[in-house]
Amino acid sequence: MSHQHDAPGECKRSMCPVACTLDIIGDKWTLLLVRDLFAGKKIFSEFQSSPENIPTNILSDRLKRLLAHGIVEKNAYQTHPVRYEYALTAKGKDLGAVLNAMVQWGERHVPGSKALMQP
Amino acid sequence: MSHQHDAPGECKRSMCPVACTLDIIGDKWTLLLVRDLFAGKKIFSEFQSSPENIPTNILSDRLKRLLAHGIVEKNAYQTHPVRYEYALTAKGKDLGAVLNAMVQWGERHVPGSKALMQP
DNA sequence: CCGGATCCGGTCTGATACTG
DNA sequence: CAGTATCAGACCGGATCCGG
Repeated sequence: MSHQHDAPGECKRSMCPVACTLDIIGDKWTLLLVRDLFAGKKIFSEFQSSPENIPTNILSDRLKRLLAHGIVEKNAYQTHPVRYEYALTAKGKDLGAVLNAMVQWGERHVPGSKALMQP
Repeated sequence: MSHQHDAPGECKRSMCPVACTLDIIGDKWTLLLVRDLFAGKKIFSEFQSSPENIPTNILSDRLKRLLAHGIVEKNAYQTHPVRYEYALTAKGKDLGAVLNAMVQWGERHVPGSKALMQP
């Protein structure tokens, strides 16, 4: 799908850590996947079944991107046909702090949102 | 520009606080503006002069969106012609935690990013 | 079925030009 | 200076199709 190679380990827009981070996770779906991974989801269909209804092509693309950035890793849990499960790396788990900050902000400032996480 | 009314105070995709928060700040530019506001920038041209080179139409749009969500407020610092300066509300200042988490993640995991903030 | 890949219309982005 | 206008091209998201 996307042809940008987000060379993992490089800042695209500036040296600012905020900009660098946003270049990697600054979109509507990526952190939702990280949230799901923290919640124990592992496989494609589990991500797909989240209430936000991510389209399959976007899901596929975001998983690849997270892989390329070393935020998740995948391993086959079954051969023939091959099936993969995804898990957060240490780098990915460190995003828990960002997620927590968002949870707190959302719970405080967006009416009608309720706690769902325990990273 | 955009015709979506992001009804401020409502979740669009799900009840999850992460999704709610991402619906508001989940794009490449919004949090960069919040960062600039924390750094003391107040007016249009100051935001424009940040190293990421935000296009003027996007800048204009994001400021409106932040205004609509009560994250920033503007007041005229000059009449004739009217000029506005922007400032974070309490709700906006609460995003500092998200920003800090991103700074820490970026500094730790993205080579070549250096601290620039002190919210 | 499950995990995608492909196709396609519509929306949004971003470079630039322009206006008060 | 603080935006608005324009426009091509990138990207999103829905639907559909396909290999195992």
